[in-house]
Amino acid sequence: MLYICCMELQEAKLKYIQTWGSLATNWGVNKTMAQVHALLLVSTKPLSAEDIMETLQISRGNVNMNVRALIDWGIVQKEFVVGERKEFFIAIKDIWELFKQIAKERKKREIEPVIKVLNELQDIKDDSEEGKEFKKVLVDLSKVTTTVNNILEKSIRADEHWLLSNFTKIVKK
Amino acid sequence: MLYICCMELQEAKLKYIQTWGSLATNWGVNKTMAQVHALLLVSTKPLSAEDIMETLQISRGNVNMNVRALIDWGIVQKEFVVGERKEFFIAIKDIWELFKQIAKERKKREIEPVIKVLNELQDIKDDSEEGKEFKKVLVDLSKVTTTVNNILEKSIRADEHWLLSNFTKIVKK
DNA sequence: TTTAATTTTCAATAATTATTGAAAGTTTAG
DNA sequence: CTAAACTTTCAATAATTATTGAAAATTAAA
Repeated sequence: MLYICCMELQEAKLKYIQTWGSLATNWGVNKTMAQVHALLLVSTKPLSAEDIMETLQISRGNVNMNVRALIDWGIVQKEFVVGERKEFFIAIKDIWELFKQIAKERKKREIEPVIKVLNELQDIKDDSEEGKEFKKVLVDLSKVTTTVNNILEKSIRADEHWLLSNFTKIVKK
Repeated sequence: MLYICCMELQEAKLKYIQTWGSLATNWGVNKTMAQVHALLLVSTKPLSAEDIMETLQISRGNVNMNVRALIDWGIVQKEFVVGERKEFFIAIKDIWELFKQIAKERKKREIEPVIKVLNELQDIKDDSEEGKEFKKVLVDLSKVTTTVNNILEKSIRADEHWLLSNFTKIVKK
């Protein structure tokens, strides 16, 4: 359960959780998963499955599934609280770390497999005009996809300073 | 209908259409919409609604809905073929242009509204410890989100050369 | 051990999202 | 005009995805 000291703050947190949930659906992420994550992110203390159930009004099974998916993504961890038997959870609070972790996982799960297929398809033997055009599309797609992949790769290895200064510099020029 | 000259090429095109469709579902895009787009992208000539229906085995209404969504995104255009009454469609073939167009739309539709909410929420008046921590999370989220937004903004204005050389240079260093 | 607390699983169900297809609406050729 | 060709709409339906909740499995205190 969220410990709240002032109505405005409570409302702000709930609004944030909602906003994050709807952003998620646009990007192929389960809404509840995003909300659980947002809740853990704004919580000042570790939360148990019951806390999450209560605050988001969802079932135990749903909490369990989504928390484990978040752990699997490497952006939530189990935490043990002294004198308590049940498990508690916390989210990575360092947003840059969070960004990197998400970039890393999506790169691995979604971008790399596509690059692999695009490369495989380039191997077809077809010298017709149509074949050449198709290959050109594939090569172009590979270029952009690989570049995006490289940017993510670099981001994952970089520190926050690099993102905020180096990228910003480029962006402004 | 796809005009095919060789089995391997046909298969390659179909495999590409499938791959693109499944990538799409991971990123919150309707699978059929991605497939229609992929089909237009690899086609050497403009396709009619019927061509698309036939190749992807989907209904007229579905084709109409998805083609119009693609036009709305600015990545597909109507094309008139001499001597033909019906409409034909073509996809932007310049992949860099395509990337920019998609970045532009997602930025406008999804990222900017989130930045707006994050900024609004920062205005809450709460000097408690919890309030401060929440604001810190918001500020950090805003920073990363804004930076991503700026990168997209710059990408949208940049030319292909900038993406492939400038970004690559940074990525390698 | 035993038993109570807690977590996990998963078939059933609900909610959401996508698709169909036929009717209504438009456009253009004659 | 009129009719045929074509496009759009949208209620009904299908397909997909998310959620529940109770039973099974696991864990740890007594």
